[in-house]
Amino acid sequence: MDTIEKILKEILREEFGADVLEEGEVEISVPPELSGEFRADYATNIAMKLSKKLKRNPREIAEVIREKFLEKSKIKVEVAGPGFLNFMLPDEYFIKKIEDFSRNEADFLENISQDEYKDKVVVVEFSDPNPFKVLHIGHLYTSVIGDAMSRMVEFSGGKVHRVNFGGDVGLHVAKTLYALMKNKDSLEEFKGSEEAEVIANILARAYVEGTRAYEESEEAKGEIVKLNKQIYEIAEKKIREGELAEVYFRGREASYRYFDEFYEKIGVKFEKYYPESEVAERGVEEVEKHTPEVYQESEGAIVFKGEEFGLHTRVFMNKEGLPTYETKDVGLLFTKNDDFKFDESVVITGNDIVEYMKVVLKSVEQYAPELVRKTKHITHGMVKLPGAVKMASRKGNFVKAVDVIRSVEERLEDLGLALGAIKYSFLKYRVGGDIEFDIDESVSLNGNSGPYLLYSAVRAKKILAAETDSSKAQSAEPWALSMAEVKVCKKIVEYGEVLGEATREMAPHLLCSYLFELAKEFSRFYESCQVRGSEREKERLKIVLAFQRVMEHGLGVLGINVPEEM
RNA sequence: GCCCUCGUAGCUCAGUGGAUUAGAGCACUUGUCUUCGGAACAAGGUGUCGUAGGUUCGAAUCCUAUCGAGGGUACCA
Repeated sequence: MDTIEKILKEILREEFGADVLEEGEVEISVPPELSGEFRADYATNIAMKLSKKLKRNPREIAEVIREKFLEKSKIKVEVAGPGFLNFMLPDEYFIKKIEDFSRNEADFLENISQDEYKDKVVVVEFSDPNPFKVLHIGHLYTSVIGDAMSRMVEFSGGKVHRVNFGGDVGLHVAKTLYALMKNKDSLEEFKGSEEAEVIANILARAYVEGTRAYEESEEAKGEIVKLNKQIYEIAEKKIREGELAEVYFRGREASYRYFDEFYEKIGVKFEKYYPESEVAERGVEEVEKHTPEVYQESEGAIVFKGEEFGLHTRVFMNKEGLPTYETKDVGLLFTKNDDFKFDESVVITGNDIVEYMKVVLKSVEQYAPELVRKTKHITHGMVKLPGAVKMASRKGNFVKAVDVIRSVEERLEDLGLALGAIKYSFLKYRVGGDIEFDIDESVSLNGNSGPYLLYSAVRAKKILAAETDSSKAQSAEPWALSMAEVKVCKKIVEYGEVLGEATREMAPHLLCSYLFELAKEFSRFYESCQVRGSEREKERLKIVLAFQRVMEHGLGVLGINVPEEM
């Protein structure tokens, strides 16, 4: 492909002058499958692009390029459709590539290496569950996406710090503790339990009750607001005396312990938790320092007026004098930078806060533009369940993350497989919009599913592990690739490019689509080409090995492990 | 009201300037198999790309309008 590009540029320069190149790069794409004799491996639309500029018929231009190209290279060229140039690479090209992929691990990695984030320090923040609230399916989703994105950055040379932000103080905590302390039975159970999951469930229930009380009763609302202030003080000054403090720290500790157990289970490792209480102060500092130039007092609160920037106004310090989430996000941004001196900060959250985040970042941009420039906010949608009503943790109709894992695990009778199935079914969608999670579909063993991909990799492993039939000597004739062989080789060889694009776009779904197509091509190859015991055993084993390496690597980047058996 | 995102096959989704026939998976029907693991492969067909205009050699893709869904819009995040 690089060769094609090089030769094309050369021809363009010679035939049409140096200036025609200015207008963008030469684009080379993989064309759709066309019927007919000619197998097109690559194509370019350059002739059409030039036609306007040169005021010549695109097919005519393509014809000129084709003739010159044939003089310079062994690659076959054809003009098609309105003026596309199709290229067909000789078999030797693929054979050599497969050789490179299958020789040894080091050569394989060399061939697929990426450098998008070479020597870059990247902080990736995601998952962000709140202590004292439920850890639901949405957290599972964002954890899976964030981990896959982190792995892509890592593979392309970045030093990644996975961090997690959560509200250990704030109104939601007050709501939870209010309800918990009102309910004697829950409180007893809470105090008597050691298991993190049990405590987490008690807290999740209390949050629902507390929220209801906050919305339904003015009296409760007043008490919760008061409680909120007390909790701030307890958290900030680390006060240990009194029942409230005791309950608070016990709940907080159990929440974080529960998170740790959960991440361990799904194979995601966070380097650091940033509890809100630990970044609030830094945020307050910045906000106060830049009031009134950036932030202004209004109705007893401190706000940032986003209207001048086409955004909306948000409150940073409420009239109780407490920092809101906005200020904590400001503090978090500065704290992350202090801690890691990052080149890029990626923040992954739900898309419901996209406008909110714009306001926060716009305010910071007024006094720390560099920090904002290095920050990238990636948003995803919600996880919908077929036929279910919309989830809201404050209403209590959520689906817990652990329950999702458990039910899939029950169906597949294996945790590793279950995680592979769940992760793949999340990652195959483009990140951004809402997604639908259908348990039946994710555990399905065929179609575009995790198990289908895993199966193809396991199958390849089995072929590789089988006994070599040494009685079959390698055929002496040159190896003319069959259609099935060419197709699977072509796919295998594409891997590096796809991985690069997925990384640049932070789009794991591109990798998923590719791996699915790859698995399909491999299955077809498997059906039509006997490996063990065939005359081409030696060569075909190389294809199998190259495939297996790519599949295992690709799934690895997605955070999915290939088992030995399934 | 204003701002943002999204409308593609019965369902779930890719495709976001290029290929005469807009692609996958699911579901449905029928084949292949004494297999290197059938958890497989092959064949079968559906679309006013929400609607209407516009730009372009060329539009699902860009622009405008419009309809519909979701989110945000001062002390939740």
